[in-house]
Amino acid sequence: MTSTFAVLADPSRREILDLLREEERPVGYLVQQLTLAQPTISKHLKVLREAGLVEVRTDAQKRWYRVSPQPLAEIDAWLAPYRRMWEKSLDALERRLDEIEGD
Amino acid sequence: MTSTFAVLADPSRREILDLLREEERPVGYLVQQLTLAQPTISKHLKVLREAGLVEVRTDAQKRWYRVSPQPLAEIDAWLAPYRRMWEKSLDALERRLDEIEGD
DNA sequence: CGCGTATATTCCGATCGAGCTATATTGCTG
DNA sequence: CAGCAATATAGCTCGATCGGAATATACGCG
Repeated sequence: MTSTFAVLADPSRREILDLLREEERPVGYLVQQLTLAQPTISKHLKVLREAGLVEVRTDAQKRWYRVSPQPLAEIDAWLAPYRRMWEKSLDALERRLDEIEGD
Repeated sequence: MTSTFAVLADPSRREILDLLREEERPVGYLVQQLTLAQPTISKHLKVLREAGLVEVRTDAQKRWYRVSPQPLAEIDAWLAPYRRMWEKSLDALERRLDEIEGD
């Protein structure tokens, strides 16, 4: 799990994940969207693969990548015990809004 | 937000946050619990401070640190659009369990 | 004010990681 | 099989960062 945070620490990798969020995409699509050289993107994809954050499907020369969300779920679980710290204030905010609406 | 992930990428810093989760603590307490040298811990605390993940209260020579959760809430928000990806399968698991219970 | 305690800052050495260019691999097509 | 397309790997450089040792700062007390 240590490594999941490290992998997500890089903005290019988060951008790749965002580009894969809706549907699977071939590498060439990512090369188009990002301003990084193709080998750089392939390296990021390798890191994401080894972290279990993406999976690949081979189709002739193309490799279709898609998000594999389990490590994200682990991050979510790590956050869980902290969540009440900000939900408390969110709840307060909601109550305030409810009050205003109730007027 | 980019930096929040980078800050959390370090296991020592996550451990510090975990130690502060329940209640505020002075630096000496962290030095006791962790196996890092005091200056190293002070340096991590500086990084956490500058990322807005902790706040300090001065009390004579002691500095009491506590978690400041807002950056964690931003991480949580970044995760949000991915959340359905694993909640879907969790839901499926729950339905399976409900079926079994229903027998 | 001098000393002890508590914490921060500075200055290393070593390692890691992101990006690039050049090259290798794999698969299709004529 | 030659050649092109799509992607991966290798080798390199530069800058960032972790950790520690030494030192500085801040505060209270006698």
